[in-house]
Amino acid sequence: MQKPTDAEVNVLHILWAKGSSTVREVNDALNEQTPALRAGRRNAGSTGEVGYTTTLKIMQIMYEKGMLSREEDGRTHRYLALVGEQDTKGALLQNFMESTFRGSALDLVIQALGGHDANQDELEKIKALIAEMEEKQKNKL
Amino acid sequence: MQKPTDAEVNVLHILWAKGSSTVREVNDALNEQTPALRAGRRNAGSTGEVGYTTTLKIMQIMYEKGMLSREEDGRTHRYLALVGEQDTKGALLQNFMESTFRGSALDLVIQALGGHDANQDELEKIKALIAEMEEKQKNKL
DNA sequence: TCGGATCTACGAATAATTTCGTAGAAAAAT
DNA sequence: ATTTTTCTACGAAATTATTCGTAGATCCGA
Repeated sequence: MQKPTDAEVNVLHILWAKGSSTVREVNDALNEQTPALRAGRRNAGSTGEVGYTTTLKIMQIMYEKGMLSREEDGRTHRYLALVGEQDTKGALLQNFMESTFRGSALDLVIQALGGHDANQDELEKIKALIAEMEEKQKNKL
Repeated sequence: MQKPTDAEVNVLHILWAKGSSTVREVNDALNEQTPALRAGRRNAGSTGEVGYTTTLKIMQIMYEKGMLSREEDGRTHRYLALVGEQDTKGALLQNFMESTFRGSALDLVIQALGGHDANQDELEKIKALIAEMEEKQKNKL
């Protein structure tokens, strides 16, 4: 799996959430997001908005890479993510875990839970997940 | 906190593990690592090793940024990480979680545990962590 | 002492990614 | 019918990160 860049991940999130979309729709969605999510961009001095042709270009590149499909819809194109949400996030996580936590999922989880004051609801869900995994382990033996 | 780049994180890992080190020591350590950890580098056509002056340059930049301190030791310099391991990993994680999981620690943990076939030992440790967090919650009420 | 090895410093080459300007076609609005 | 808006396509500028070459100083061994 070809690892998407930051700008590409932003586009993918939109497409995963909204399904098939035009460049205009994706660009609008990007600009509706909180500025925090748009941060890290390289046009320090500007309106703070992502330009339309910027989004267009990113999506064209993604299309060329085979990350998106597209179909003509009148004069415009509708794009669709060809890479799965789980797969992609998993690959990105793997990559991040490797470089930042030297591959230790445990360290990462500890950091993720520890640094952030999880609420009870979250903890319950994680407990359920662990129970499920233990079940799976047992069945495997 | 200023977010370290990939190359910088690699250097930090060495310094966190070995403490105060010279450029030579860091460079050697980088080249002893499995190629996988060195991956993502941009010199496709080369020996596969990180050049000495490359490491030097990175560390000089980190020093200028205030990420490392250094002291003269004869003709060479000994560098020391000024940024903490937990803090830095936490910040990187925060950043990654935001961009890839839209801020959901739960989703991230699920993906981390789910995608990787945790062993019983790991699960136990996580369970202990969760118990600990619940304890903390209770005491807070 | 001479020559090679090793260090720092520095600047520029190389790369990867993102942003933007411009052009031309088609559609919509006036 | 003319103007304005909205598309795509494309290429190049800008930005950031990484790699490398070279120069000058110092050390160390033969």
